[in-house]
Amino acid sequence: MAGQDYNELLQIRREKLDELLDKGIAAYGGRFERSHVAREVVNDFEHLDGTEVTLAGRLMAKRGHGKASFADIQDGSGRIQIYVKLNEVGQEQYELFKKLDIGDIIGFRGTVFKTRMGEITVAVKTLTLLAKSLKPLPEKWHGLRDIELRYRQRYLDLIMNPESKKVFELRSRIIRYIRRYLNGHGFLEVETPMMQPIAGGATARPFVTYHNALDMQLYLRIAPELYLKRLLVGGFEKVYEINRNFRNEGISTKHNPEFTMLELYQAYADYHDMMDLTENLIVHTVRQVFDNFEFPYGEEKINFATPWTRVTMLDAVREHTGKEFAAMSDTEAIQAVKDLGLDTEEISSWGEAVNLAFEELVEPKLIQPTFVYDYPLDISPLAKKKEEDPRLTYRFELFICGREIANAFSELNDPIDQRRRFEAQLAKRARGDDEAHVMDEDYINALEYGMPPAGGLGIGIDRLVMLLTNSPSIRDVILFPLLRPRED
RNA sequence: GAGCCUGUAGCUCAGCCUGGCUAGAGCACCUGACUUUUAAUCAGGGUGUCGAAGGUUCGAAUCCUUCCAGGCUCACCA
Repeated sequence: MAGQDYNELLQIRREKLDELLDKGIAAYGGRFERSHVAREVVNDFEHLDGTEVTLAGRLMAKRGHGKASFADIQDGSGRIQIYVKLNEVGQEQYELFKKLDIGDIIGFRGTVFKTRMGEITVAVKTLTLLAKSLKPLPEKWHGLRDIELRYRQRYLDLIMNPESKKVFELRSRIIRYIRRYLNGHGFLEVETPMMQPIAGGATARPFVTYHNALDMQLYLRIAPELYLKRLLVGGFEKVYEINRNFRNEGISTKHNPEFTMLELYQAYADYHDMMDLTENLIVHTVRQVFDNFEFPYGEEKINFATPWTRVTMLDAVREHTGKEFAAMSDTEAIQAVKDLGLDTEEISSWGEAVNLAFEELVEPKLIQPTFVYDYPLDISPLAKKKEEDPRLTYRFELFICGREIANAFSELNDPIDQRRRFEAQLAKRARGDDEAHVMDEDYINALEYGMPPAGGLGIGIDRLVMLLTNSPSIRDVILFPLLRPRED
């Protein structure tokens, strides 16, 4: 930027850049063909000892010794030491090397050897500057600690903190194995609209946007659910989507406005099948990615060994509160919740009462993977009603470490019942609940053509990755979490 | 949205309670020495709008107010 004031550190690097350009040395190179990456050289030392290799990477540390120098180079696979000697590379290249800054990206060719200190090293014959770095990197020993800078300048975090990079590599692998599992089980990956005229499929406040040419308001999706089920109507029998949802809610260590969900639907299946699938999918992924079943998470230790506990919500609530809600009326249930010391201001039905007792008094205690099933109808507008008890639905959630990881049900495929449920939601909306569902006539229309009975499942990918990588904040598993822009 | 905490050099941090000489350290950087070091070492050099703006005071990084950004907890949610 013209006219910008540089402090001395930045000024010196600009001057070095000018010097290079004056000498006709390219500061920003092009294609550079590598024969190996750092990790390969280290792992394959037995075979590579004495051979010539070509690598490239970022200069991370320099240890000059007059007419010879050591340096550490970091590439995508790890780090390796290089040894640059005046009478090996010649005056000109040695001068260039001495001028290099930590942070510069270089390519080099040289011979693999081991120093007398036992460090696997490349004795450089030629080196090429590939990208001049104009800003100093964070401190080599402590790295980048400032949590705000780590999120705002993730590139620096990734350069400096290998454990942070590791988390994102694991995230990628977790998602890869989930895809592999589902693809291997006959599921078809599809993409449904992110911009929707009606934001349905969940209870949440949406982001609003606007399409100029169509002159219409659109919403960023809060869930793909209703579109995926339209695909069941269309004849796809096993579909899934792994993609972003957007919810215009508060930000916290467990919430980012955009987050990644897996949703899948399987025709002719029910929620018991979804429990089996959830367990198999997660166990398979854990085994593939980690080859380990025990995971520390904060103070807790999660054990993924199967079979996981399966308990009905009413049993779980009875077990932890001593209250038997099954036989209660609306008013009795609300009173019971009040007796448990909870605030009943927001609730008005039996189902909400049971759910409140569950969320407040049971959920936090479900540390090991636990399926809780048969959710109240009042809070489950898209789930099929339970035949034996119409106050309940065929719905379950999976809890690990007191957090909801998965939500699933036997899908409601009765268009008449679905319309009634939407209307009940509309009534809630009229009472001021702006997160309640809105009517989706086209979805009803689709159901009227006939949707096969089906099981559906949603898994919060970010939260699963948090658990599996022992990350305390969702921002630790999202590369670029939303932050307020900084003015200065 | 509420409560508590944080913001000092490029980075990691002292200093703030209890106001007082020119604001410190380590890394990084600059100059010099050093041809197998590895948080290399040795000698020398401080590079700063103390988050911002007001206020109190003879004097503010330090005390007060407001604002900005972030963190944690709670609320909402997944």
